[in-house]
Amino acid sequence: LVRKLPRFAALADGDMQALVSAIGATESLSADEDCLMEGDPARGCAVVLDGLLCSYKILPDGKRQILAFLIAGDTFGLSATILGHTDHSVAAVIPSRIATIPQSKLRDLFANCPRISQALWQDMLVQNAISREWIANVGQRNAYQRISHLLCEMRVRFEAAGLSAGARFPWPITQAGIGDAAGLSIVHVNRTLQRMRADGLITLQDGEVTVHAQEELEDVAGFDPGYLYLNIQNRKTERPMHFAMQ
Amino acid sequence: LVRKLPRFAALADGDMQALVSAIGATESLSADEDCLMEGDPARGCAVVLDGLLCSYKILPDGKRQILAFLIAGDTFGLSATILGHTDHSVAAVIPSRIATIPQSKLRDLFANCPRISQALWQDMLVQNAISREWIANVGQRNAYQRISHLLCEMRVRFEAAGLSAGARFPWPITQAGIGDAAGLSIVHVNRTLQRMRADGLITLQDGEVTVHAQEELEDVAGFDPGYLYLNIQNRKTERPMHFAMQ
DNA sequence: CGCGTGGTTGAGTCATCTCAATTACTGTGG
DNA sequence: CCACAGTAATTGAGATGACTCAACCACGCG
Repeated sequence: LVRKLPRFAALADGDMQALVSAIGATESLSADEDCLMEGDPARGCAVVLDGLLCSYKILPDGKRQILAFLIAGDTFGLSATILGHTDHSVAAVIPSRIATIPQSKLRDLFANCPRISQALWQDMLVQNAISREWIANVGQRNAYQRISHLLCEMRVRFEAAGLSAGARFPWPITQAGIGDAAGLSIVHVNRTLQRMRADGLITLQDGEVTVHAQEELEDVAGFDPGYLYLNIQNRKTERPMHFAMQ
Repeated sequence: LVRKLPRFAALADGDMQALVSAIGATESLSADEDCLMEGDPARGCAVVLDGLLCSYKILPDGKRQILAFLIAGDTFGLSATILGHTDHSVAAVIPSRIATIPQSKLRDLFANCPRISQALWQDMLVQNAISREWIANVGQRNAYQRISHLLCEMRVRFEAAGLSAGARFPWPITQAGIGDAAGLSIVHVNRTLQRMRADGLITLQDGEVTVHAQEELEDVAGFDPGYLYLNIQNRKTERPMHFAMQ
């Protein structure tokens, strides 16, 4: 289980040991449980072991914007640790497990394990690239395209995480959740999904997505997976950049 | 001029020397000139000396989404350097000057100048926090609130950069630019700005914004400057975190 | 003088939202 | 075993925010 954490770097044995010893506790979260709240002081970071989390913001008028979905292998909390406090919350969408790394151990990791720190940084950078794509998604695309794009992204990410089976992947999210992620009302999400189903693009039931026409879906979404930087593992193995945050 | 680059860290003399020697060239950009294009390979990073730049994405259908505005002291290109290629473009909004740091020098900086590398990282982290806020902005707020929020953010950032004069600050952006940043059409931006003017909130002329009712503006925008992490300079000076990306 | 850019206006259309009600399902207590 | 409550999905209908198209105006510049 712990082996999937660092998707990016090829770790040496010593690194693995350090990583294992750095993990403070594995926490089990129930659905809808918050594990990090906006305004919290820095408290180390965490890695998702399994399940599905999301980061989000609540606006003063009560509206909620989901900022990202976190699946197995994703990390969070690093930014908050460095900047001093968190500007967003993180919650479990379904029962999930995370491995926490307390701040003190994090320092040790950064000091002694360049490959691990590198993996943490890169994971964060990729998440930032995803954030940028989301700005474009909610800013420029219509409902149909937004949801399509979201589905494309999740499909590719689940596939990269080895969690998809053919054209199907698990995405136990409610329509309200899709709305909060895409900046749409529940009703409109519902009607748009129906249209996508009628168009033979996808079906979504029991928390599982089935993509019937991947190419067409990516086409209407204007999806280009470049921003997910899936090729990093490879490049990384070939040429272990020394420069990194050390 | 070069002194304003690292807004975060208090630099030692040695650091300053290293920084100066690391700077490859200062480039002058004319309005609308691109200095980084989506898909470009890694090429080091740069610091804005003066002027105004923006990062953006062009969608397949030709629409443009502005992802961020970059003012004096902001950096860009670090993420691309580490991830291998860029997922967005950067262009000058008005004639501007930037100082570039080639990739090789960047490595030296990371290896030898922890405070400088720390400043670079933090600048990037704050920009990512801004990205998250923008997702919420375009996702959940209406036109009036979006533009208000954008104005609040730019006001605070210009003020923090020492570039504002009282209630006025320079923001030489076209209404089309505001539209591309807020995910709105030009016409709607125009009408919304007129309404804001009529409501006595702001005026915008000759590339200068005047805020007539700051409190009310921040109120309608639901603006909370926490995500800009303006307090970092101070905290930094008090307690120079050792753990950092070293 | 004429052109190009940026700002402004009018009018009609469409996407999306809100309100409100219905259905299906699941877990719980009696 | 059934009634009930709560959540999620669905549907209808009306309202409106935002868009598009198409002008027109003002200004600066060659």
